[in-house]
Amino acid sequence: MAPAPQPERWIAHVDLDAFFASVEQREHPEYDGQPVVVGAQPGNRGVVAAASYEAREFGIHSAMPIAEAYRRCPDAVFLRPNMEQYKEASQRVFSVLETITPVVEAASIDEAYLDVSGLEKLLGPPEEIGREMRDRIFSETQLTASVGIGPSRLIAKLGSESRKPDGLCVVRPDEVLDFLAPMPVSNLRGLGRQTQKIVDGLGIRTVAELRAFPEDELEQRLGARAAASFRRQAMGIASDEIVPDRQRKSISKETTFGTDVTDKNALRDTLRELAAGVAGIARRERLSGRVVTLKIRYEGFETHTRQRKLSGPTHDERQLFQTAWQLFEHGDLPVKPVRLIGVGISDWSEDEPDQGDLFDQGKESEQDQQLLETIDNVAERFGKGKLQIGLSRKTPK
DNA sequence: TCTGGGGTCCTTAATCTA
DNA sequence: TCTGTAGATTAAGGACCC
Repeated sequence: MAPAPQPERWIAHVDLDAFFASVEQREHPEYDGQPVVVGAQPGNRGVVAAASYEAREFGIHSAMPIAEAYRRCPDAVFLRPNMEQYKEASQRVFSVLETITPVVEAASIDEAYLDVSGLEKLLGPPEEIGREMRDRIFSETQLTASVGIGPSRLIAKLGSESRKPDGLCVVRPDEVLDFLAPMPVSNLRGLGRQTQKIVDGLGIRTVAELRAFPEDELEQRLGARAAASFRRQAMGIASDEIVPDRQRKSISKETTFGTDVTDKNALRDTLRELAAGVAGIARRERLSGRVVTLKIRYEGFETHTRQRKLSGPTHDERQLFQTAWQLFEHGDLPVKPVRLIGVGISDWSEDEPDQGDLFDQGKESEQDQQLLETIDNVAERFGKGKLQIGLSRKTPK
């Protein structure tokens, strides 16, 4: 018997145009029509987080070193990111999208996937659904978005990318192969700089060329898994699953110093602040993790991570800090100037946290602070975490 | 040109355990 | 009891994405 016909799937990808820069232009009409670059301040270390379309005309794009952006357009408006404002704008856009369908998956602060299958009866063909989304977003937030609609996440995403900015693209199932064929292979998900070098070497430039390339040789060069993934994508086979309320898997904070740091006290203080930030988010989101990760970057971008699995879950900043500091001290890391330091927590648990709830969640008391210093000093001398846990447990709330 | 910050996922190697 | 081994877990690093 022939399989039952599957109902047509329609996935939409919504991408806000030059999001951070657009929010800044909306909030500051004086920047309208001007090149706006959000990111690090010129003269400091850092990169471009977002560039307005006016700035892009100078060849400025996200991830470009800020020094290079400044060279290309010294007259641009250079702004530090105002994440609170962007989060607020993002929430408003997501609220608008949820009036269209509840099946909305946030892919990032400025991107969402929606399952719009079955909305035709309500809103009309996909073109109408896309137009409705863009109109509602603009009238509610004065921000423009590009929308792609197709039978899978990949096609929807490539659709929105192909019509940026302020555009709409609908790709029907029978158009997928032709739509993909002329695209550069770098458009496929998971194909970045390193893989690009390999496929360049194989003479593969477009999706059509990848499709025609011998399967076994591709597998040999890229590994079975990656080769299979790229081949599937090239054939238009991709996920159409939308997962609303996707849970995050880790929380981390890191910072790059203005100049590389050798002073241990400075590193300790920074790590303590970062741990407090991570723990604060974890507590707010009611998450407790068992794996603590320390990240260190030295000059020359040499990066190392060290992890430790705790005996029980925590969201306590002291345990987080102490574990990370022990990893720094006893993790067999190079001793040289540090460019970046970071800390993270992951591997959530349903269990009660090991000790965090025994402490007040606000500021530490004078006594607590002294006790902690003692714990730190002892831990530093003896290098193990056992004592710290014993003492922490006895600390009254 | 000289590379932020916050994530996810994959690969590989070492170690643990049944 | 010893040994070999397969599979799970842990840890580190890298690629990639926005």
